[in-house]
Amino acid sequence: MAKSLPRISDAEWTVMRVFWEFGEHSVGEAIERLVGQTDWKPRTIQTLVRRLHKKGALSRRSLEENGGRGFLYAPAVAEAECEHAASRSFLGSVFGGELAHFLANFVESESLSEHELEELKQILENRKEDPVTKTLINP
Amino acid sequence: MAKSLPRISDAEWTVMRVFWEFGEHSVGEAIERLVGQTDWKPRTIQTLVRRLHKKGALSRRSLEENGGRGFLYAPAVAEAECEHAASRSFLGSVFGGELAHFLANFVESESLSEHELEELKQILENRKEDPVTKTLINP
DNA sequence: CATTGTTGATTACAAGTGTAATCCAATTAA
DNA sequence: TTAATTGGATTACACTTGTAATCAACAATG
Repeated sequence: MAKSLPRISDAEWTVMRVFWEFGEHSVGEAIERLVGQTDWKPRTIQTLVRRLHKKGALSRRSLEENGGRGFLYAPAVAEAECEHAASRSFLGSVFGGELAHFLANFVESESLSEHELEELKQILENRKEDPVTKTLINP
Repeated sequence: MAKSLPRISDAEWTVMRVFWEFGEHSVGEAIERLVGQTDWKPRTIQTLVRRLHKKGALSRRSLEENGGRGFLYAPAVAEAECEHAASRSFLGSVFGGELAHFLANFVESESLSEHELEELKQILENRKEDPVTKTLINP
């Protein structure tokens, strides 16, 4: 189930998010969406798309048969899985793999608002009471 | 106060942790500590130490005057600050800078034990009850 | 039909990274 | 004193990444 995920670089994350958000679309559309949001030239964006296809993060299908030109690209990997893999890798390198170390360092280094702290606690609470887990565990 | 921190690569984190843990010491000692813990050759470790010195993460002083040879290296940047900078950079690239997104994805992707969840909540609690924060917030 | 614009393919190129080997000088051991 | 070891400096080398430019083919337009 855990297919091997490609390693996505910083710049590539920006591109992948566009595809995860809008689904299958062309390089041209990706360029339209990204030139406003970044200071990249169109060719840069095209290069990133091509690299992501090459490393298996984007799939693509040709439009030649339908009389069109070029390709449509779509995500070939799940956003949440990639995020989690990146998190694991980061925690491994910097915090010895320990989420608690990361979180402790973070709350010590930044002044989180009451609201933010509540939100974070809520995330942990929800997880605790997640009914799916219960169902799966109960026979 | 926030000096510009050098960017530390994955392999370099492993080396820096040795210096943060043991303080000032020589390349030879770092090699001794790391060859058991990694599969790196001594020259690799020396290269990483040299690069870390070059990018300002390690300072060093010569032992020539004291009749000794070589250098002693010591951390030139604070561990917690580097960790925090790395965290910010990671969250920025992968989670739009949102700690909550990161945490939500993580707890959805992994089954954390009750104990771990408690530990994480405790970290948030402690922060919440930090008297300094209260003092600053209360008029 | 010829020109211009879009898109994919090819090429570029320096900095950073992982992973060392080689060379040299000084120190230590024999 | 000679040999072996150690540490620093120099060099290596392929891969990744950021950031594109150029070229070529097809499409749309005048």
